[in-house]
Amino acid sequence: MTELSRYERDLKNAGLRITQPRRIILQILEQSGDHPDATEIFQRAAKMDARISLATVYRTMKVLEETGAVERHAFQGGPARFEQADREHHDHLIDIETGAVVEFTSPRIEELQRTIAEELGYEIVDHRLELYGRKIR
Amino acid sequence: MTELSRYERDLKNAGLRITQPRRIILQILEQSGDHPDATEIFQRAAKMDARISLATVYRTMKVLEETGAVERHAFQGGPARFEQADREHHDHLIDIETGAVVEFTSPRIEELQRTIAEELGYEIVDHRLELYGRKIR
DNA sequence: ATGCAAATGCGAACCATTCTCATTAAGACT
DNA sequence: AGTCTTAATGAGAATGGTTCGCATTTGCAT
Ligand SMILES: [Mn+2]
Ligand SMILES: [Mn+2]
Ligand SMILES: [Zn+2]
Ligand SMILES: [Zn+2]
Repeated sequence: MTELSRYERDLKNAGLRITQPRRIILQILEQSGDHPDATEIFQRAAKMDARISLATVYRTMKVLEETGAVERHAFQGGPARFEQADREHHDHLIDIETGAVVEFTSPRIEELQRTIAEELGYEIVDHRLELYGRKIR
Repeated sequence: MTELSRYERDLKNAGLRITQPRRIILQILEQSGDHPDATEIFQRAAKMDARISLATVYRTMKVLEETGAVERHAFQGGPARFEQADREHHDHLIDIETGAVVEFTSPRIEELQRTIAEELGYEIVDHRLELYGRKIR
């Protein structure tokens, strides 16, 4: 009676162990609708199991990034922020006043990026598009 | 017989002093065609005046950023990189194999960004578009 | 149930950047 | 040219996010 989530299966397939910390962190990411940083994940995890360490959070985030379970963002200034990777690709607009993160998608921009890279003789492996803006009142 | 560069004039106008370190760092940026980080600027500066300190490089970069003389980039992972700000706006494609930085411009992407932000009720204050790619053989 | 490698917890180390503070030097005014 | 005021500097300590080292624990294949 092992209820493996999709990500737990991915861990297993990658030859990695499904440990208590990993299970918990994965669960937190599943529940989180925001883009928490390592410290925030650590705090949320502590509520479920007080002996998880910050180092493990960092290590786990790296592992999960490698297995494709999470995506890492490095917004202007602050620490790295994470989010589950099972959603449709999207980019971010950060409200410079409140820090709020708004998600958006633009097939046309994605397409243009590919075209530009191609013209320069490159294939895109990854990209980063962040808009920093202020609410129009 | 004071030959003030455009940026030295900007410093003066901002009520800031035109010091030896600032003069040198400005000169380095003028000559550099790449995107050096603080340490690299420090090393290049040391060749012209060995007593410039790394702390001053950092402080100067902040000041120059504020006066609009330089632009700061934070590419994936590494330290902040700088470049003179007197050029036309452009974005960057980073070769993930060599680290080479290729510049490009896309009026259409710039325009799309504005449109998207507007639809979300925001006005763009800044943005960041970085493509990470691999050379097509 | 046992054994072994992988993962963890803890603190130390790391690295880029910022800060503190005593000293130096712009540059305004004589 | 000399003096004065205060911004800027140099040196090193401090910081903050992240990674490492190592003894201990734990997952899991047998
Ligand atoms: Mn997101
Ligand atoms: Mn550039
Ligand atoms: Zn995108
Ligand atoms: Zn742009």
